[in-house]
Amino acid sequence: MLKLGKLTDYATVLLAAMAAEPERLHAALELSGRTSVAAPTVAKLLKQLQKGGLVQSARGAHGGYRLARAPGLVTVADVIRALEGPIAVTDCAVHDGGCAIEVGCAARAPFRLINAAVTQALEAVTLADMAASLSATPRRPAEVPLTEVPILFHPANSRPTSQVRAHVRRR
Amino acid sequence: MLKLGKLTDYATVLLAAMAAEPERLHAALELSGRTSVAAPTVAKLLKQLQKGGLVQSARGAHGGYRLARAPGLVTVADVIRALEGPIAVTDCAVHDGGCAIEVGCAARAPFRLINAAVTQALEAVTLADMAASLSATPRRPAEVPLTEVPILFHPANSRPTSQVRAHVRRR
DNA sequence: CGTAAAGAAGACCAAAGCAGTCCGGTTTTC
DNA sequence: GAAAACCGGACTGCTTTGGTCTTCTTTACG
Repeated sequence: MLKLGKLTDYATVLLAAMAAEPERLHAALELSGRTSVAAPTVAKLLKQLQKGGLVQSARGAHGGYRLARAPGLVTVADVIRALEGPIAVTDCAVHDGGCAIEVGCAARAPFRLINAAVTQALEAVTLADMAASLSATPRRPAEVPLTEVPILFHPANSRPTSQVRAHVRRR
Repeated sequence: MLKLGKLTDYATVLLAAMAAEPERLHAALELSGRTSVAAPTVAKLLKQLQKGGLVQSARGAHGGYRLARAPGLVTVADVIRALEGPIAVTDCAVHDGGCAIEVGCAARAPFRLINAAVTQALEAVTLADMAASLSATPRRPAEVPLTEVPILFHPANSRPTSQVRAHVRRR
């Protein structure tokens, strides 16, 4: 499984929809209509995303939400962190202590490695990529042309978002 | 969080412990003692791992469990699959249909990409790596020397376990 | 200045998944 | 035949998650 929550999934869809028109204000209800996500859920999610600093809100009539940063600077990892907290494949991969085994645990170091790699993968995809894949020529899913994305893995550097980027090649 | 269950974590620890002596039979109770995982839980996990084909069992007195494959051929991804089913960051990343959005969903293709990358990372670490890191010179966690592991990302090839391997460099 | 359109905040609930335990049965060794 | 193991479940309590509802505040516009 290793699943992330549905809400996180929805949030990504919402943000991707917003990324198509980054400047405009998007009302929660309008986004609900465009994405088929239930209205109360959209409202809840956008509030959480605002708390997480990913979107800005404008209150009152003709209010709505807008991306706080350019689509290319918002990664999937950011979305997950805003909704589910820090990315941690296992508890011991992030915060020390609390584990009975801890010292001499064979799995600890490898899990940290894995956690870094997973984080890396999540930081490599931005809303801009999603917005682009939306307007691309529709194709059968199986041949969606995202291929051969070399990911440089560098656990020491935990925030390589801007330098190390996935190159999404489409033919 | 993107967390995997505690049981999966425990299972990895158990298997790593077994990987230290791959030939020997390990009784559930004995493994419990060595890993500080509660005995009934160990029993439950080993049963599931057997069903998943990761360990072989020998019944009767002096019975126990043994790795079904060489430690270098068992990856963390295998463990997760045995206990939690297929690796799927989101539902739509794996099985088609059932999603209201589906067609024209901006998040779908990128999530597949991410899912492949995550799988890749999980396939890159084997029990042998863990057993090695266990017997390595103990160091402060912060400077655990797992660094610079280039991961070749190739979604088309979903089972690159044996070719593409993480190079765990230690100084 | 009043009304309508929006977001803010949080309480609330139902359902599902997860962790953990326990039991009775079977197989093998000594 | 008794003890040491694994086998196959059932079962339960708990936490998390998804989703809805209500009430309040803010702003635009006629």
